Order: sequence, then structure tokens, then C-alpha cells
Amino acid sequence: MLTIYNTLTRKKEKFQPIDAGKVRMYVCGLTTYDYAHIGHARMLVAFDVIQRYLRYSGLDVEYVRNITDIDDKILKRASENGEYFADLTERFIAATHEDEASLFIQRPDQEPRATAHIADIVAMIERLVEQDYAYRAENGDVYFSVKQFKNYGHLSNKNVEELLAGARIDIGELKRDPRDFALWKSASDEDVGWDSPWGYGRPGWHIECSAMSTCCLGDTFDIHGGGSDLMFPHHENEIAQSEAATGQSFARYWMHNGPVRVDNEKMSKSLGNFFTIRDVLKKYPAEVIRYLLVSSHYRSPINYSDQGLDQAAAALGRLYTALRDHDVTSAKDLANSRFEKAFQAAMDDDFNTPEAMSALFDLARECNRVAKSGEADAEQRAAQLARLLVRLGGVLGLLQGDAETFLQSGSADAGIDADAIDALVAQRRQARADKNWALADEIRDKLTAMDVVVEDGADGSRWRIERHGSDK
RNA sequence: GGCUGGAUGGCAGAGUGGUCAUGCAGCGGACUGCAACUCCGUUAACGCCGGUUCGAUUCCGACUCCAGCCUCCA
Repeated sequence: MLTIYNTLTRKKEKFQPIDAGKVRMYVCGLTTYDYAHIGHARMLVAFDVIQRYLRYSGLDVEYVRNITDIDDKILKRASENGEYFADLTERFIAATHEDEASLFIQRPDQEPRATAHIADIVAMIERLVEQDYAYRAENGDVYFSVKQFKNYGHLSNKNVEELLAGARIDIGELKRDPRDFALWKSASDEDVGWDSPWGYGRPGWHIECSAMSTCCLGDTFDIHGGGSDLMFPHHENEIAQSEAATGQSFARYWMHNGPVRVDNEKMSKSLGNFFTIRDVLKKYPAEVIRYLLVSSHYRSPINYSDQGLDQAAAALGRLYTALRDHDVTSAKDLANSRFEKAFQAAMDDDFNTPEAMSALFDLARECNRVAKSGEADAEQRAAQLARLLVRLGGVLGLLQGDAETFLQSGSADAGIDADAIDALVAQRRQARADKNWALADEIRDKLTAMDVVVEDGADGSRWRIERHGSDK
């Protein structure tokens, strides 16, 4: 039985979809004016794993993740670059899709863009205005009236009165109440914008998610996700807008992934302490990054460091080592093994990936043990275990590559010369055949200097790369 | 200040009222020309102070420290 930690109640709850067997999930995606960083990757991977596990569990998933392709930061950046905003966003949407593919993140079922839903946004604002939940200011801005919505602050546990005390009151304020937030921002004719009943302008940030989620999934749906930093005010505002507009309850389960930290501070654009996905891909294989992101529980903060990536590489290497030499594709697919049960139990407990991973390591050990047991059907059984390892790894988006390829891969920039390494290994094999141990050791030292580890087996030697990202 | 969440062995990171997390590292052994890989065994932890309990790292309370949100942010 799947349980999910619901931010709304601050408790783990039994997951019961609105329609049996079907899950509708909306996740707040990226604002596309720059390359995605590891903090974004964390969100993308977390919900990718969730989505994969829901499907693995036999549920029919409709996964929607939006793209914010119009907002102040986009316009500012486009203006700085001297380019049309849509050229900027198209470029970074394409770049982000590349990064997602690198990290084995599956595409959502729908990926709505704000600019393609202006009519839905306007329609929702109209409903809010009609019901007095929103009002037009003198300059054409439209604001949501927070005090009109009784449940405001429920998700983030904010006291509306205290918000008022702390709110900034700008000079020349157009809002009736400082807590109110913009649904529609007026724009001058030369700015990017769309016509609306309140004049030329563009949508506020929060309303797009209300409009797109409702549009794609209905007034009420199962799961709404996003980074924990979006809880307030973004998600709080979404709830207010959506429930005010539709009169229906909005999302049932709210899920928030934890931040990525660098030196104990949140990685963020404003702090400037971020590493883009592409930066890190130059130093480490994509799967290592993904492993790092899955090796902590999705709600916990995760620290980003080269040391962490090195450890992730070592751990992943262990799993891939177990897969070597086994004919996975033709092996029988094991069902209902104790390993899979342990994996499921962990994942059913609010997607506890670290614990699920421990089941994978137990499985890898068993696979190694069986393989060298010397029993008659050892290889066959080991291959079955390996196949299971690949299948369960796949639920986490891991272990889908060729084992030898992974073990012999470095970073994109490592410049590994496999031919040269093979040549040295061949020389060493001859030296060993000649029992020239001095020469064999000398060649091994050379390989070690190249970050290559040789492993001598009964039927020849092979090699793998030992990664030391922090040394470079 | 308000609201969240956290403090676990050398590092990372789960979890549990009394018995194994797991990975890396360490130690002993098997294997190996020596190693590596692998296997077997093994060391080691639960911020601080009280309380509940036969027994708490796990429940409750205080304290200290850390982080996130309260302003754009995954």
C-alpha cells in the first residue's frame, strides 16, 4: 500500500486516487531563461522517479509538468541579450530537454506552456473577477483579493494577519491589501503582451499553474508537486485561485522535494552558487549525477559536492559490476522475490529511494554470490538476479546502460583512450603469461596513473575507470 | 520575529521502543604471482538535559545548533 507524505496535513497518508487505478499529477516546472542547474535536476529526477514508480505499481499516470515561458526574468534577460523573448525561451527549452534526456528523465505526458494558455488564464481570471475574488486596479493590473479566500495560508501554515503585519507596503500601492498578488500585469504597447478584458498585459506567475493544471487535469486532481521553495507563496496562491475559481477542492496530495545545498546553503540562482547540469556532465557521467540525486530521500536536503559524486560513482560501480558477464536479456524475469518485495515496501513508504536502493545492493550481493557458487545452474540463476536488478534499477531510472560501458566511462571531458588502455592491458597480459611480474606491475602502475584499474580474471584481464572528480 | 524541517558511526544516508540498514572508507580472512574485483567475517552512531517505560537513538518536554520559507527561486 502506497503512502505519501502530504504537505497539506504534514503526515504520511494512504494514497487513494480519485479514480481507481488512475493518477493525475501536476508538477511546477522551470522558468526557461537559463540553463537548468542541479537544484532543478533534483526536482526533475524526484518526480520522474515518482512517476515511474506509480506506473510500475500498475497505475495509469497522467503526468503534467509546465514550462513558464513568460515572466519578468525572461523579459529582463531577453532585453539584456537584445533578443525576442520567445527566441530566448525556445533556446533554453531545447537545452533543458537535452539535459533531461541526459539524466534519463522521461518526458511528461503533457508539457503545457504559459504562452499557449493565455486564453485559459484570462478565462480563469474572469471567473475570479466575476465572483469578487479579484479586482482590476486603476492601471489595468488585476489582483487576487487574499482576504476574500477564507482558507488562505492553510498549506504553508501562514497566519493571514501576520502576513499583513510583515507585508511590504509600497508607495503608490495599487493593491487594496498588501497581501494581494497579481493575476494580470498591465503592459505598455511596445512590451510583450496579450489583449484582455482589463487591457493589454501579461499573466502573473501563479495563475498560469492554476489555469494549466485545471485545464490539463480537471478542477480536482491527485498530486501536485514542486520544490519546497514554491510552497509559499506560489502553491498557496495556486490553491486560492483555483478553489476560488472552480469552487472545487484543488489537489489532494501536495508533494515537495527538498533543496540541493552547496556548502550548507541552498543552491539558487540568486545566491549564484549553482552548478548547471551541463557543468557537472563535463566532470561526471550523467548516471552518477542521477544516482546522487536518488540516493537521498526526495524530501531531504541534499548536499552537492565532488566527494558526494565520487561516492555515488563508487556505489553505482558496485551495482554495475554485479551486472557484468550476465546475459540479462534472455534470463527469466523473476517475480515476487524477497528483493522486489523489499524494494516495493521501501518505495511504498513515501518513495523511500535510499531504502529501496539497499534492496538493490542486497540483490547485487546475492547475484555475485550465486555467480561464484559453482553450482550447476549458477550462471542461469545469477543472470535472473541480474535481470531483476536491471528491472528494479529501471524504476529509479538507473542501470539501463551496458555495464562494461559504464565502468569504462569517465566524464565527457576525461579523454579516455580505450585503444591505448587496451594495448597496455594486452602487453600486461603477455608479461603475465611470461611470468614477468616486474613488467606486469610496471604496466599496471602506468594504468593506475591513468585512473585505470585492472582486474585479472581467470580468462583474461579487464579494466575500469576509477573516478576521482575532486582531484581534477 | 512567525512558520516548516533537521541534528545518526570517518564520510554519505535510511530506519526502529529491546535483535542487520545500505554504500564508501577501515580491520581480519578466502581468492590472487602481488593486487583489483568478488565472497565471508568484523569495528563503529544515534546533539544536549529531563520525563514516560522493565527498557529509548526511536515517544514527550526544554535547550543548543543548522537549514528552508516568510522577496524571484526546483
